[in-house]
Amino acid sequence: MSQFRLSERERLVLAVLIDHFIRTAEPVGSRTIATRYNLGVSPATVRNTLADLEEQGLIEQPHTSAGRVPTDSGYRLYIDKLLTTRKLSRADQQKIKRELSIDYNAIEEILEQTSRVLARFSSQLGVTVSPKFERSILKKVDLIPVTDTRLLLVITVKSGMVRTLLLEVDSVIAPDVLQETAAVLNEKLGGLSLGKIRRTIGERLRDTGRGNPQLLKLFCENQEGLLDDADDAGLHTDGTTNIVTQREFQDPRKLREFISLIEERKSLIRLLSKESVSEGIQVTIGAEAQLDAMEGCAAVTRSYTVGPIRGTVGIIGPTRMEYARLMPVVDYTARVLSEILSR
Amino acid sequence: MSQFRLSERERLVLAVLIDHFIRTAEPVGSRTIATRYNLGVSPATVRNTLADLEEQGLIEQPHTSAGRVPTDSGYRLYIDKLLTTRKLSRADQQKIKRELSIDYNAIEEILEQTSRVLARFSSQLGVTVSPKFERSILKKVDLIPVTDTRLLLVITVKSGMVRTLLLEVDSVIAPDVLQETAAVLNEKLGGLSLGKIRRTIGERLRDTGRGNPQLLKLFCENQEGLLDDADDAGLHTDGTTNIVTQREFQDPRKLREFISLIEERKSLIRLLSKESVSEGIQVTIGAEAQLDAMEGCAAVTRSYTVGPIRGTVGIIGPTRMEYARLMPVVDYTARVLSEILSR
DNA sequence: TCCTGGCACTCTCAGGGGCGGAGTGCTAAC
DNA sequence: GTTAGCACTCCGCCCCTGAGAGTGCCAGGA
Repeated sequence: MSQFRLSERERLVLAVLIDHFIRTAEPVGSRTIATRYNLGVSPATVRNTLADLEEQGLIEQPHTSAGRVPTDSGYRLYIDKLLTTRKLSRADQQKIKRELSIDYNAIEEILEQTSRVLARFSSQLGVTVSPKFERSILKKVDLIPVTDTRLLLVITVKSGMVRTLLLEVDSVIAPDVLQETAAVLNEKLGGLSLGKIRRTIGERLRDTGRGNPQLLKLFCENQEGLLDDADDAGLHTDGTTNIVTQREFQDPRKLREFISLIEERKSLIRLLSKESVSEGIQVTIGAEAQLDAMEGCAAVTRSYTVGPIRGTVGIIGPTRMEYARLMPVVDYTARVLSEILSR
Repeated sequence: MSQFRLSERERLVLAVLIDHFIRTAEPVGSRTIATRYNLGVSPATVRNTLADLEEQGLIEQPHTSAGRVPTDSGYRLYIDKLLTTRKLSRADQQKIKRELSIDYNAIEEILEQTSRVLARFSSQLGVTVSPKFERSILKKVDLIPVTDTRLLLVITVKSGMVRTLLLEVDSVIAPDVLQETAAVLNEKLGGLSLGKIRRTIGERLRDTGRGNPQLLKLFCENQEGLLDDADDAGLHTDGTTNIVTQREFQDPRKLREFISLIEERKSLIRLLSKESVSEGIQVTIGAEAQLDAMEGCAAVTRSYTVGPIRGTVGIIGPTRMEYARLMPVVDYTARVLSEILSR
């Protein structure tokens, strides 16, 4: 990753440049760096350093006779090596904790609130993704008649979370058959992870000899919808308004592209879920996301856990964002969320 | 409402002006009206007519020496009296029907898809609001244990729709007590409308003598959350990207305001639900919505029904939208939706 | 009385030229 | 290795101008 060999001065200049650029959004010139941050050297010296940094692809000029601006690699290096994050103040910690602790019933409501908090604290887009059920263990299923030909399937998993689904059947099913079918399902599938069930349901429900065959078949056929994490379910975003006003999104094409990313949900979920593989806080910069719409944008994410399963929270905004302040915010929020969800 | 006494020519000129403005988004001049739509009179005559219309507040000039632009009252009159809607072509009808008929399980998925279809067909914002449960009749409630201290409440109503809610209790409740409590609830509340239940639940559950008192109390206390239509649940929007690119939203302040309206949900739901009171297609123009964010915007809405209860579908965009084409689209979509949901 | 052609007037918008400011790269001296 | 100085480049802003669009009004004609 970091094949860069930078002198002490180069590191310092780069750090100062990015700090200043994050604050002002203006290309930064040698004079500014030299005088305002008293490095003890003259602008001319800084100019030489800047030329070196540019040669390494860490910064660039929007045009001759403008100052320099960080490139994606520049940000990458900055975040990996140069940045010192500011600790979150006690006051902010308490504020976040308090806002997340309002008593909600469903997990989705908590996540909704979490994305709101993230958006508010960061002035960026706040995002949360529900935990992936894939690895959670099936505790039991219930089948509840709704109308003659419609019934509600309730899937309960170990960590105490629930997913419900309406099923449509062709003919009336007697209550005792329904119960027996549920019993069969529980017997055959209980204790397995949803992922495993999804992959092996065909064999497992073959030749059960009991229960309603049509219903069991329906269950097999719809396994994806039933057990997979729904495509667009579970993504919560808040703070789109914060994005609209950012300088970086003045260009309507760019803005449109970004809003489209939010609205489409699918690729955004993929982007965020990918991150949840690893521990700790993650920053994805521009092209690293392999999404056109993320060009010029960065995502700061962290996974949270509910028992054995995990989801993701984070923020998305222009690459020019206050990492030093925001990384701790996301980090702390994810921790608090895990804590709340596991009680 | 329509206190206007317009001559035949005034009506004609206004209609032509609005038609043309909707297509071009440019202020319309007397010359354009007179020649391009061969009215058989000279531009000078049209100018006199325009002056009259302006005096009545139906049109206005952005600045001297620009053409005229319709005002909100102008649009109002146009929609109420002058507009002849184009019938929806068979092809479009089939297209809409086909896209809505994809087999979904939950009603929310159908509504999601509906807003997508509306957005696509209109190139505006497509919106749907779930049916208000207020007037629907409670069929039964089920209580399903999830963990020791958590249970799932399933509310089934007459039309075959379901609402679920997680409840948190302090202590373990035995299965038979749970069943008895559910029985009490069904006995006392079954057959009543959710609205009635919400208003009278206190008395109805007093001194039951059976069931778990804690649970019954919890039920009473949370009646709003349980039975009321959740504040932000049930609103689906699609096509925000369509909005971003519209001329009318070039101004970032305006755009921000509008996006904020979408994201906040609350006032948008209120706006849309208000419409569902009356039958048929509704157009709400600008200030009529009594929302700042709706300034310069219009909503075309229509209610759909699921048995006795109703929700709303529609589109929102700048006042300058193709009413003649879009009103039939919304109208037809609502009809098809009612049809689908009532089978 | 209504319609029309003509005309002076107003306002916007796009384009061009000029100028100041910011920042650079290079060179020569320390 | 560092610095001061200098020539150079490019952007953004302002001002001006001319073209174009559209109006209001007036006087003449059906």
